[in-house]
Amino acid sequence: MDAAFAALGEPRRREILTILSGCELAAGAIVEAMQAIESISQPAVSQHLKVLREAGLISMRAAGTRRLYAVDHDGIDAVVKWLATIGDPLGAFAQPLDALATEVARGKRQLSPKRESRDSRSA
Amino acid sequence: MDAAFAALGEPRRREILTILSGCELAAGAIVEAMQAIESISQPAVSQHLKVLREAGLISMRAAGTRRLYAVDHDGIDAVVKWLATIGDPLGAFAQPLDALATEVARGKRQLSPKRESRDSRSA
DNA sequence: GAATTATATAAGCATGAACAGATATATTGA
DNA sequence: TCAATATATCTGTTCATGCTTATATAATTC
Repeated sequence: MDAAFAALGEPRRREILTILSGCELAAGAIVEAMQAIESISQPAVSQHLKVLREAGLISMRAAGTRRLYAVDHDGIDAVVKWLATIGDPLGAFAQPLDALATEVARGKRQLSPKRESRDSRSA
Repeated sequence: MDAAFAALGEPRRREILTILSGCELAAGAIVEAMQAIESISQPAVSQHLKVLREAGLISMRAAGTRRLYAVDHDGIDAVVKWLATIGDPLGAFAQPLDALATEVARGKRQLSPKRESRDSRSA
């Protein structure tokens, strides 16, 4: 999860995801699509692809000398679900998802109850 | 949007979001909650709060000498929606958040042209 | 097996960002 | 006004990461 969010923090990696959204493309095609927009080298794109893959946000399969990349929906879903818990801590639409529950528990353990002063208090 | 994803890329900022999820807390309470988990200074937390706020992920209001922070749901929703377009480029669900999350949770993948051969030339 | 194409990795550099400590600002109360 | 509390900002340092150039690996074709 850490890796996924870190990967998404980079504008060019999100660019790659937009390019890949809905289609499977070879690394070279991704490089071309990127270079049509901005100046970037082939190695730079290759490195970004590696980061995205290790983060579980895209998948890769070999086809001849090409490497075909596609969005990994499970990875995207995991990120969306984490965000859902932030927006909806009570789990109005939380699923029995172990990894998710773990994350929440990790951050939630003991928020000092504390007398929050005597002014406005809200849930 | 850039700012939001960049902000989420930092583990400690996500930590802050988990702490804030569901409750409004003063900066000092957030510092205490953070320090209960890991070693971090007050200025560091303050800086993270600034980044999160400028990214539209949290909101702030003054109450006496305190600054009360809370999750900004609009900001979170915007990120979720961007991710939804990646997972679903055809826009099958450009609906409200809860409907969206339900869809995602239900698991709605598919989409694989699978046209391999030796030359999947796309742009 | 040599040449060619497609992609990944290595090395080195440069920018950015997160951090701690010190200090400034602001609000409250005596 | 002064002191105390709560929080933000400034400064310098350190560490991570994205980039380019050069090179290596792997599959394909001749």
